[in-house]
Amino acid sequence: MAPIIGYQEIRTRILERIRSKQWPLGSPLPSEVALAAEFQCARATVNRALVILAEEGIVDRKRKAGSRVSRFPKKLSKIELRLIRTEVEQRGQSYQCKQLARSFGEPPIWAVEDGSFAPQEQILHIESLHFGDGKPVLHQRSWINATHFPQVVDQCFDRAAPCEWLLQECPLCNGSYWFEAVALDASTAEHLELEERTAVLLMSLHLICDGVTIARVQKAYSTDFSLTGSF
Amino acid sequence: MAPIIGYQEIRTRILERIRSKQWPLGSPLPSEVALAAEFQCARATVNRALVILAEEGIVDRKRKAGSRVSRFPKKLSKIELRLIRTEVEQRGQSYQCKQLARSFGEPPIWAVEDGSFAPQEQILHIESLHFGDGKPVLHQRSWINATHFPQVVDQCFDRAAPCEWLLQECPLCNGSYWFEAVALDASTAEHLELEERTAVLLMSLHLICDGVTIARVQKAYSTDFSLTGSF
DNA sequence: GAGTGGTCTAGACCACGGT
DNA sequence: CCGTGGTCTAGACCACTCC
Repeated sequence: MAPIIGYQEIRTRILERIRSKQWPLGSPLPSEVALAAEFQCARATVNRALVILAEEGIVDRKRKAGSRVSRFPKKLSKIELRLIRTEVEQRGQSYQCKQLARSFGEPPIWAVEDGSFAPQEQILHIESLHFGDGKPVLHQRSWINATHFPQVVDQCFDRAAPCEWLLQECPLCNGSYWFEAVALDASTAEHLELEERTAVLLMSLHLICDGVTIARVQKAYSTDFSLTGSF
Repeated sequence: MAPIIGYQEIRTRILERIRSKQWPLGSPLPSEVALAAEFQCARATVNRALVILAEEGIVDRKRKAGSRVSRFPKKLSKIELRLIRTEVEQRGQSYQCKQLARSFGEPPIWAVEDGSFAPQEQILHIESLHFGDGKPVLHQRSWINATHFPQVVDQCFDRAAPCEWLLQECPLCNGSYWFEAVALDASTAEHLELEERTAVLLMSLHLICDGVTIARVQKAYSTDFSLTGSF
């Protein structure tokens, strides 16, 4: 038999009923079997639609209890963390980067205290500056686990940023991040060609591969940068 | 026949082969039929695993061309936009909010210029302050479409924030947002009990329902707030 | 215990797009 | 053209959990 409607159409129709308050917030939905009968399709097709609505935070599902319209539909948004090179080139600008400083030794105290690194691990610290059309757009400090990546000490970061190198070495790494607003210190401000105390976004990164911290990164973006998304 | 392994196990095994470079970045994966034969399961099960890997940005799939390990695996992160009340209460603090000012009239110029509102629309502007355990944590300006929501003019925002009210009226609305860093002006700083020019996160919201802008919101968070996520 | 969602199967048809 | 992924089906078994 030819399918009349598919799972996306079913999702849309359910969504319409919720929007129109035919199925108010918190109310139960018919069971998958009942919906399949109504839409004249297999239960698997209804299931696929409902799984998506559940992932979207619009419907709550429990065995035996059934599906309900969520009382407080979640506002979920997907963001993609991109390399600064990608950000710059997507603006149609040319990308360059420059290594400002490099040092090698113990991990910084704060990174030991928060459990990122073990005290005896050898850390390569890179300070770098990143440009779009010659204008500085990002000042970055990276602390890279050289105990885990001995080859990093021979690496030159004048063409590719530390993050690019790390993603080549460890393309499926996990991690966490947080954005804050900070007032620039004198040194960073000078590099970014901004006034001291200018407010900019600071992104902190914690990169993990197989349970071991491979790097900590701090990215101070220039003022024209913002983090956007939709839901 | 009892299933030996499920789609999650298949996803994990494929992931392991990618991590171990058995299937390097950019290399083709076996077809769904071949994988189903190898894993001794139905093609639908393999399909489900591959669909997830594609959503995760780890695998690229095209008809006829087949599946490939992505050359540049994406770093995707899901974030949930939550009400300030939820943020505060999750910290174990008590939530209060206060309306600071209210005015009614034309939309602000910038909101007309960027297409959010039509010039003839009536806008209710609310300035509000939000507290955790009595300490100010968020200063908010909301511009609400009163042409679309005539009932908003009678609404008191001393207990529930404008966003809470909007989400009750329009629980499935869409929208976009962006985070910037700003230096506080004197007035906002005083409300937040911070020094003038302090750097804080500013979140701008554009709320849309059925194609019409129902509100624009600006949220200036206190210094202890950050936006976090993982991938 | 019984009804629900979660998952799997074996088969099928089709649209897309590389060759 | 024809192999691939995208989708649907009818049926099945199971785990969970509410009653």
